[in-house]
Amino acid sequence: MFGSTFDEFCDFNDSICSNDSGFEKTYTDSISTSTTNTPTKNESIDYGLSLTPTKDNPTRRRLFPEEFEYSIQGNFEDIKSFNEFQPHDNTSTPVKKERKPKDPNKPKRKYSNGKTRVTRCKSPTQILKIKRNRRMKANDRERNRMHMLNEALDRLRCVLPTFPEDTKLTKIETLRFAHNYIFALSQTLDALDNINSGDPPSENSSLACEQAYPLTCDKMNKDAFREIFSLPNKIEENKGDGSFRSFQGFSKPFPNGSNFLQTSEGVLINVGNVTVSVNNKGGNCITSTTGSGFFTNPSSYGDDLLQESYYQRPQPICSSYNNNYSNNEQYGSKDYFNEKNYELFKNAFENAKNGRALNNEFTNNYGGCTGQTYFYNQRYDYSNQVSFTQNNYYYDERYRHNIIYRNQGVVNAKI
DNA sequence: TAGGCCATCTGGTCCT
DNA sequence: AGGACCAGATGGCCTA
Repeated sequence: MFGSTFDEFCDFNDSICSNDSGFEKTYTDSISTSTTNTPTKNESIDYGLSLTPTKDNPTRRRLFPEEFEYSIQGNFEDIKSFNEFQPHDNTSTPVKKERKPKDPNKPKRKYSNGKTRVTRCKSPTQILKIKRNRRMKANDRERNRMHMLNEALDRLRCVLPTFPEDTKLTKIETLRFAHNYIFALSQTLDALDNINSGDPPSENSSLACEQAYPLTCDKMNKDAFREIFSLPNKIEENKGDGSFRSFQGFSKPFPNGSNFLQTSEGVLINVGNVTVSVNNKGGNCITSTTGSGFFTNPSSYGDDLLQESYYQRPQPICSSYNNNYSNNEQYGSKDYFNEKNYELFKNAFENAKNGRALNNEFTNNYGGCTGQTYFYNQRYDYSNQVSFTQNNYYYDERYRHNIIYRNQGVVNAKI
């Protein structure tokens, strides 16, 4: 049907395609008369990589199974001709299987050089081919780049506390969640440093040791997770000079006005509507001000058997800010308790408590940048599209936390 | 049906 | 020249 070389493929393109390029379009056009470059609902092509959730598969697709490999590595020798290309390949772009062996008897092309060199004239068709080739390569690179970005996001999702199996955080939710989650843990470590050293929290850390506050624990569910970690902070104050003062992280402090409380059993750190509690005996919690939360078991439940029975308990073991959830049987049921999440939190907080790095399958090699400082309540000012300038963020020394020395061993480990 | 989310294409810019 | 990055445009799918 079509030639086996890329040039022949281009000739085919010339005959049936518009000047716009793209293998998807070309292939789609080759099998239908559709003029759109995106497969329509009835014409969709299954390349073996499900890109969108369907009715049959409501779960948001996982873009990159581990065995997924990109077929395009930059050279057109890799691109299949059409008669070689089959749907269900991992990539939507045709890939050539093997390079055509060179004929040793074929005379080499001769080029002139120096002043006598003659620039080969390119016909409009050849110019179009060249442009089309560049465009297709650029499209492949861009597609590949976005795939890698999505893969990185998927990896990030995998190390965040997960939700029920039928949901998947969107991209923006993933980033917000990760930001808040890391910050919550770094706050926990900050507090633990103070406890272990026996010193009260330093003033410039904005953590003031105050009166006792009841530990709050409850079962975590999907909505609570979203509420806690994924919703953007809406509490902002226009300072009148075009900049914004953001109260992210401290929108709902404890009654004493502080975001930190030390109790006889541990510490509580409030981060926005998230409260992280770390019990001296274990039993660490992440809770929301709505009364939802997640807890890890106290270390006194040391062996596996007791742990198992512990997180199957039908009722929450801790009181909550209010009783909206604590008296609700469903939030105490195992259906709302994900063992995997439990282990994630447990390990993260246990290691946070112990101040040591995790060394397991989730450990990554992303190191902190020594000397850099993290400002957690910075705000992007969309009004003038200038980012990371001090004028556009709420800048306050109290909220300045150097997390580098902590996260290299702990935060980076499991999160 | 509108809106959200997403993948892809595309052209521009910057850098090597 | 070519690659990386970015943002706008477009269209498909799903959900409320």
